[in-house]
Parts: sequence; C-alpha cells; structure tokens
Amino acid sequence: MIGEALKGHLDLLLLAILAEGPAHGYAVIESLSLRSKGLFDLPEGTVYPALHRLESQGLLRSRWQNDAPRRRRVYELTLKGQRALAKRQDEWRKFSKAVDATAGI
Amino acid sequence: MIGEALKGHLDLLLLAILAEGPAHGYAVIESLSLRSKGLFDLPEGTVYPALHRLESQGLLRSRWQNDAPRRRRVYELTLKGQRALAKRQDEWRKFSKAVDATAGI
DNA sequence: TCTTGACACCTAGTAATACTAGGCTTACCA
DNA sequence: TGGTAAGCCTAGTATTACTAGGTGTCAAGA
Repeated sequence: MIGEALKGHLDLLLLAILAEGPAHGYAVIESLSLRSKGLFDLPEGTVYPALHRLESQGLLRSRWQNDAPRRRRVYELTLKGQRALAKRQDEWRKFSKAVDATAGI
Repeated sequence: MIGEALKGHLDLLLLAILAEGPAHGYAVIESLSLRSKGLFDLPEGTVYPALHRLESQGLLRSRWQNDAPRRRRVYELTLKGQRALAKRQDEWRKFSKAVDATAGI
C-alpha cells in the first residue's frame, strides 16, 4: 500500500529498529509494523534482502542463534551502522522538511 | 545529493508546484530548487519525463506557448490532478509521520 | 495422526523510477 | 562571433522494493 514511497528510506527504518537492540529478521518486520501502526507492513522479500545489503555494507553484523526454539539470524548495529543511522536521520529531517515546504504541507 | 530518497515523492512535488498556477518545465525546476532551498536541484532528465508521465496519466495538461521569446510547453493541473494532489498530500502526511515514529525522529 | 498456521529463513526475477549523458534550437550579450 | 543561459528532448542505466515462489520447525486442534 505504500508503493514507491519507501524507496531510499527503508535503510533508515531498519537501522533505527536495530538501534534499540539486536533482533532477528522476523522480529524486525513486526517492530516495523507495530511502530508505524500498520503502515509499514513489509513482506519478507523486502526486508531480508535489505538486511543482507546492510550487512554487506558493514552497517550490520549478524550471528546465528542456535539456542532459540527455531534457528534465527540475529542482527545488530555496527559502529559504522550507528554513524550511518545518525546521518540518515539527519538527511531524513532535511528531506521531510523540504517536502513539507515544497508541497504546501 | 538526494539519491533514492525522492523516489515516489516527485509526483507530489510537481503537482504541488503546478497547483499554484501553470508553468513550463524549466520554471518548475527553478521553483523546486527555490522552495526547497536548493535541496531539490533536479536535472532536466528527471523532471521532463516525470511531467510527461503525469500528463499521460491525465493529471496534467500541456500546451505550447508560442508568444514567448522561446518555445515553451506550459503545464497545468487537471481536475484529476487536483484530486491526485490532495490524495498524495494526505499520503505524505501519513508516511512522514510513520517514518518519524519508526525512526525515532 | 494429520493438518493447519505461525514462526523463520531464503532467492530469482520483475517493475518502477530517478538519473546520466548525450543532443537539439533560440536568444542575448560581450 | 562566440559563449552562455534558456528551453526542450530521449535512450539507456542503476537502484531498489516487491512478487512469487521455495525450505523447514513447532504447536495446537480435528
């Protein structure tokens, strides 16, 4: 339902969720839905590849958790990821302010 | 400098600019830059195809202006475009609110 | 026992879209 | 007369979210 709107902002959301503590993919999806009150109800095919991308960029680190009832890959922010989050939050503030100003919001 | 952030929101910006009155492409580009204080400094290759797309969707109507010193294609909102703008403004408000809530802004 | 559904992960391919990089013409000014 | 700004255009590219499939485990109910 959100169409193309999310493009370029998903990374910010994922990093922000994981800034509150390590979590596995499925939990991230639920947090996104919860915090956005259902607006960001993202399919797994969106979130998992994005997490892989962020990890390959060094913004996240993951490990397999074997003591859980089911196998889970738990992600957490790296230092680089924390810095990237701060930068993206700042960019988002500027961006949304500029859209507001331009679109007459 | 805005990268992928704009994806899915450009239409809103263009419709909002043209809601203030008819304008030609080049002027739209300048208005965008001005209103966003330089953040939305978009290349022509971004704006012209987008205007064509909006026109093909029936949200804009264009006519060639021949009395100007140079030939210009002047765009204006259709009724459908006005309704689309209102809808997209509403979507943007919800979207940006949800990002704020999710990203800890 | 069998089946359903939630949990939990994955990937190949698709569609949409902003942008790059070119090209064209006309007017104006030094 | 040569350059620059105004003004338009499009073919191709890269990125990215999503679709649509797949795998397997576990718990609860029929």
